Amino acid sequence: MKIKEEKKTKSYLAILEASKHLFWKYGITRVTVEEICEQANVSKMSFYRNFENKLDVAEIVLKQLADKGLSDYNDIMKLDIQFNEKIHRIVQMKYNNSENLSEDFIKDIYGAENSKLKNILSEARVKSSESLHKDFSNAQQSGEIRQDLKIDFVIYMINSLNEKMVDDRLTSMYGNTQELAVELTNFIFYGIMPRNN
Amino acid sequence: MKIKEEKKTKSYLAILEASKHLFWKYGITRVTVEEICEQANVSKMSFYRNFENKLDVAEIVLKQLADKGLSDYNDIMKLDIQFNEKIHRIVQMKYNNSENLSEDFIKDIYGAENSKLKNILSEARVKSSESLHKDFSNAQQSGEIRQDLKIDFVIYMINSLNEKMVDDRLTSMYGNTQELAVELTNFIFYGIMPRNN
DNA sequence: AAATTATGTTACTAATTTAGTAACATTTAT
DNA sequence: ATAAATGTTACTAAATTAGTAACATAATTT
Repeated sequence: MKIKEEKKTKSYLAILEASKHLFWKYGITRVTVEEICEQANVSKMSFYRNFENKLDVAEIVLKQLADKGLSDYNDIMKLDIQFNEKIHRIVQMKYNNSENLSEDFIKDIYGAENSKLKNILSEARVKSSESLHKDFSNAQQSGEIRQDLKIDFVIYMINSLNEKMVDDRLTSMYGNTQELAVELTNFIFYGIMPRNN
Repeated sequence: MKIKEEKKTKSYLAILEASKHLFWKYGITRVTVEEICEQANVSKMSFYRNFENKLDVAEIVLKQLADKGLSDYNDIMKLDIQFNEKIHRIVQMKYNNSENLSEDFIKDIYGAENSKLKNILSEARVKSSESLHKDFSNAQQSGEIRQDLKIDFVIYMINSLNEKMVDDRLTSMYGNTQELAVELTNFIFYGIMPRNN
């Protein structure tokens, strides 16, 4: 055997892929280990040889999704396009792309007593905040957003967007999550634009 | 107490409404009775006073959805518009309207050992077939579809559409159910149109 | 080809969840 | 005030799911 090489076996990857889809669609609690195995075409033993339990998988899946989300975000911000166009693309990416976090998934994470999942999510939020801070500072300097705006406030508002997405007081006001997402984004977006636009 | 009046109490209706939404989203097996009660803001006892069990509710919900589907269909066919326009509206109604049957719901019905659910669905199919037969005969007489077409064959094809929707051999070929729906419809639709169109 | 590694099968027990009910309390409508 | 509808609590039974051991087979590596 080699040194301590990454042992990403076929089963390992198949389980992650199947879990991602199932978690995305149904959240964590609704999905059973046997169901994941079935979907991944893998025996239950293979599951427990690769992972401790369902939460273990959920952590890894969540981590990967969070990383991908951040990476997608950075890719968009790197583009040489208008700031508002970037924002729109980011929103589109966040809520139309099934590679990201679904409502049920997020609800399960916030509802879980397990704190690891929450930590992964908040870490992702912190990293996301850093990028946001940088990008919004630049946008402010080039006059793309209001000069008298406190960046930290904007970041707080944007970061709380996800939490608002599962706030029943808000969701009950809209037919579906996407409507609410658009509404929230429009609020932040047009609320922070310079008046002369 | 009056004679044998319909006793559609608040709880009764709330449970049906909550069940419809949950079944639509997750299918039958994934949803628990307690979850339905929670969503309906009703105690578990109220559930069991109004219904025998989850399957009992599923039957009623399915019946209502099937009836509504047929009624919607008839409403469209009654309109004074072109035949192909009708077909398009029907497809749009079937797959864009969340009041109808979801993929997971149908899968659970077909997968269940309980035959009542299957019967409700096939009864709905029979009724639907009758309407279809009438409507397609008329369309054929007025030259809107090919003259040499055997109506029963068309009906068989259209009725098998729902089953095709859950055929893994087909679904795996498309990104989502709706894409497949469009493809199938286009096939039936343009396959039966007169050449001179 | 032999050895090693990954995976599958079966069959089982423990743990957890869910279903369903009884008895009594409270609310709502008539 | 009375009856009907609903809620609360607390419980047992039933069903599902989690997790493991022991052995079998398939696939890779050396």
